[in-house]
Amino acid sequence: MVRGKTEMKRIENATSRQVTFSKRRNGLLKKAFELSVLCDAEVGLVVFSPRGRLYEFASADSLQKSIDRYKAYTKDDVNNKTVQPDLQQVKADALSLAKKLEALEDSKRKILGENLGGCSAEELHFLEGRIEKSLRIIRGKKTQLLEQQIANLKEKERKLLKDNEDLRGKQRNLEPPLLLPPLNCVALLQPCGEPAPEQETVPSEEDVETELYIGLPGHRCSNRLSGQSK
Amino acid sequence: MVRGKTEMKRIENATSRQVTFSKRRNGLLKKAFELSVLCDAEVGLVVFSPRGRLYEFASADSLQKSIDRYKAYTKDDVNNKTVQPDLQQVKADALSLAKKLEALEDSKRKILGENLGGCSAEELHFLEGRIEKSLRIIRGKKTQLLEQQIANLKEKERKLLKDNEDLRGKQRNLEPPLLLPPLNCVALLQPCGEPAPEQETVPSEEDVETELYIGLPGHRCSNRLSGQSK
DNA sequence: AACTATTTATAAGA
DNA sequence: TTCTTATAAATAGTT
Repeated sequence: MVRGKTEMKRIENATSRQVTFSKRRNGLLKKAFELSVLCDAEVGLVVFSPRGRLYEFASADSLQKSIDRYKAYTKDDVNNKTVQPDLQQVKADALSLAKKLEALEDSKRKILGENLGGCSAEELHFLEGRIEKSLRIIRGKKTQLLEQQIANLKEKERKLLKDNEDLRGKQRNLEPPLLLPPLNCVALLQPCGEPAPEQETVPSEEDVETELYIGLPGHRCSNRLSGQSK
Repeated sequence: MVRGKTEMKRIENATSRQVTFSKRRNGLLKKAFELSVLCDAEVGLVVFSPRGRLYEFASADSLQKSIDRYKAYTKDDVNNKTVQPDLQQVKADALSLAKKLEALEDSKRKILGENLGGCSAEELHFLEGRIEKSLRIIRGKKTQLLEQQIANLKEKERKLLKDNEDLRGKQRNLEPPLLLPPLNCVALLQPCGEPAPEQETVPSEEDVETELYIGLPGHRCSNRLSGQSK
C-alpha cells in the first residue's frame, strides 16, 4: 500500500509479517466497528494470528449471538462431537507435517529464485546446476511433445489428403464436366449460398478466381464455386 | 471520511446508509482477505445488513471451521487457559497440511523436471519460463556474491600491501644503509633503509627519482621520497 | 456506476 | 512497541 504496492501474498519476513499483522488487524477491527455503527449492521469477526492467538469483534451483545444468527441463517447445526482418539498423536502428525511443509516451501522458493538471502555461493552454485538440469529435461519433454503433435498433424493431413483424393476420384466418375470457362460465370454465382459439402479441386484457370473475388466480396465462395466449375 | 470527517454514528439517511453499507462491506471483506493472505492468519467474518441479509468471509475452508476453532479457543480459555484444539480441528488441520504437502511436492518435482508425465505443452512452456527466470535470478545472485568476495579479497590485499610497506619503512629506519651511492642519496635513503634484497643502485644524473623507483619496484615510495628530495 | 477531493491506512524506517 | 513519513487505498459526496 505504500512505497510500492505490496504483493498480495504471504509476507516472507517473519518480523514484518508480525508487524503488518498487528497493524492490519487493528485496521480491520476498526473498520468492522465503523461499519456496524454507521450502517447499523451486525458484524462478527474472528482473527487467529499465525501463532494461534484470538482477536475478535462483535457488534452484537456477544460474538456467540452473531454465530447463532449465522447458524440460523445457514440453518444447519452440524455440531456433533464424536470420539476422541489419541489427540496427542494427531497433533504430533500435524506438527510434523507443518514442519515438512515449511521446509518444502523454503526449498521451492529457493529453486524459484525467491528468498535467496541466506544462500552461500556454493548453495547458489548447486541450485544453478539443479535448475539447469531441470530446464534441459523440461525443454526436452516439450520438444518431444511438440514433435509428437506435429507428427500427429502430419498424419492427419496425409489421411485427409488421401480422402480428398478418393472423393475427387469418385466425383469425377459421377459427374461429367458441364461447363467451360467463359460461360461459367452465371452458373457459378447461382449456387452460392447452398451448403454443398467441402470439395476442393485444382483451379486451373486464372479468370475463374478473379471473377469470384469481384462477385462476392468478403464471403468468397471460391472454394465451392471453383470446385463446381469443374 | 471525506469532504469533512463523517461522524461515527448511524447514518440517518436511509439511502446513503445503504450505499455506504455496500461500499464499506466490500472494503471490510477485502481487508479481511488481505490480512489472511499477507499475514497467514485465519479470519472469519459475518455481516448482517440492516435488512437481515448475510455476507460472510472465511479464509479457512469454511466459516464453520473458524467458528469451531473460536469455540474451542474460548472454551479452553474458560476452562483452563490452555490452548487445546479439539481433535476434529487438529485432524482437519493435519489433512489439510497433508494435501498441501502433496501438492507442493508435486509442484516441486515438476519444477525440477521430474514426473512430467501429465504435462501439456503449455504447462511445460510455463515451467520453462519460470525456471529460466529463476536461473537468471540465481546466477545474478551468485555473481553478485562472488564479486563481493573478490572485492573483499582485493581490499585485504591492499591492506596487507600497505602493512608490508609500513613495515619496510620502519625497518629502513632501524638499519642504516650499507651502501652509499652518490652523496645526495645518503640523505635520501637513510629514512628508508632497506634490508638489502631489492636494492639496486644505478646512480645517474637525474638520479634522485630514478634511484627511488628502482629501489622499490612496484610500490614506489616515490611520493614520500621524492617529496623529501625536494 | 463513475468521479474526485480528502481522509485513512499503512509499509518502511527510526 | 511507537512515531514519523511518504504513498497507496478507501471512501463521502456528487454527477
